[in-house]
Amino acid sequence: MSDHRAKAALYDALAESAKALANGRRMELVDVLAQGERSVEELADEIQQTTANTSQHLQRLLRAGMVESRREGTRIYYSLSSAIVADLWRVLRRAAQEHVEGLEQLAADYLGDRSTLPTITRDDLLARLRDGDVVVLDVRPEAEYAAGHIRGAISVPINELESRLGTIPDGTDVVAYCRGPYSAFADQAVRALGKQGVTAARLEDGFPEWAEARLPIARP
Amino acid sequence: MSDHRAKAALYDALAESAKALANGRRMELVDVLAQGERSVEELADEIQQTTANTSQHLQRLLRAGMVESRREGTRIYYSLSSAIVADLWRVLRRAAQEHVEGLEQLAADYLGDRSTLPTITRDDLLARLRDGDVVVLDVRPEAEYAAGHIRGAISVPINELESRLGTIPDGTDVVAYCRGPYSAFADQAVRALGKQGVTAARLEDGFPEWAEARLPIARP
DNA sequence: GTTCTATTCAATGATTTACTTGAATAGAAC
DNA sequence: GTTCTATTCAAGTAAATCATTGAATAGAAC
Repeated sequence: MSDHRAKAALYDALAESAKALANGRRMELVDVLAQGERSVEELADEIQQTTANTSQHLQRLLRAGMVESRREGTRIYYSLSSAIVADLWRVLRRAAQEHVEGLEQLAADYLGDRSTLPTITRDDLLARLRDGDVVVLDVRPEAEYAAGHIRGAISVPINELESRLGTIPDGTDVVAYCRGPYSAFADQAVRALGKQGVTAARLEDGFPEWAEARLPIARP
Repeated sequence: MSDHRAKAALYDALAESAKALANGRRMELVDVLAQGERSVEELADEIQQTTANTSQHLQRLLRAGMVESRREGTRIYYSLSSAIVADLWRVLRRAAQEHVEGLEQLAADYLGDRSTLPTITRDDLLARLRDGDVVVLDVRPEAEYAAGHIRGAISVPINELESRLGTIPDGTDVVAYCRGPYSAFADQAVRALGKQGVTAARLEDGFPEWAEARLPIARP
């Protein structure tokens, strides 16, 4: 093989990692899988696509080594194959945030105006957890809480929030978190809590980032 | 805009960063640009493509915000727009290394068998630089050395190595480095030096990684 | 065995991408 | 002004990608 053909082949292979994530639907899949394993049907529902299409995207990720699968009876569960994939997703997100123009507007279209939404950093939340003067709500679906959550957080899936508003004691400060900076659950929760007069803030990113930073978590 | 359409649009935009790098030629471009700015013609020569094609790839990177350009007379120089892009390239490389199957073989096809090639880590080189018992050769093209290099390294572009073999004092240990783990210059240098009986090793990665780790460098 | 369910496979068409070619442009040198 | 050079633009083609559809498969329940 000639030298420049060999070089091209090598860099083509390196580009495969990027190609695997070079699609909006697969980005969504990785975002969800960063919370824990999921079946094809659940994932299809998350990204609002047919199972056939979702299956094909998953197989693309599988071929690139980004995810693994295991069969359990009739279901097949997919999960990220390593922490590097979550890293990659994080760095891509940061690059897009920095460099893709129009991203902020698109984020606002989906998530609403965040400028008025109280936000708290990981470090601040950590300090307040140590002081014990804050209630932390994990507003992701229950299965994701079960797969791992911020230590001390309680599970209040976003669609149960309304019915459980009463259980939040008066006068406590609340912090809500979900999957990550582009996930809408925590935003919804903070807005809903705010309307009820509860002092609430959104953790600026989600559980995967908290875990990656080696802050205190609880896992099964 | 309906909720799931807005979500899809947001994640499509996030995927743009990945798409920008989802091509072997653009990966090569980023690898070269991580060493410093270059004109279109130089870049075209590096990646063995026509200038028209190279220009188009560069404009794809430009649209994604990954690179910047400036005009100087009749030439246009491109450069990475931020350290995040170099980060992204690094993480992508690591993901590919971990997960893309067949990559090792392709690397061997291009770079030759590295298993017999003495290699040294950044930390080891740092220690030896402090002890002062090693000669460090920057075997990249001179312009890249000029744009920044490991402090204490001397510039010996790979195509001048042969003619300058004599200037290396007997009995000294040599470490050669170049652009990064998938760049061939340092390998060539170490092999050539080895044949001449010089004790030589390849730094496991290149100047950008050394600089990113905040190890001692010299810049103009 | 049949039926049911979750997933994959295979074929199709619309869209995007990559490279090529040759023409257009912008600045420098004359 | 003309000529030269580096780059971009525009048009065309082959290939890859993506969503859709309906059929095939693999295991569970009966």
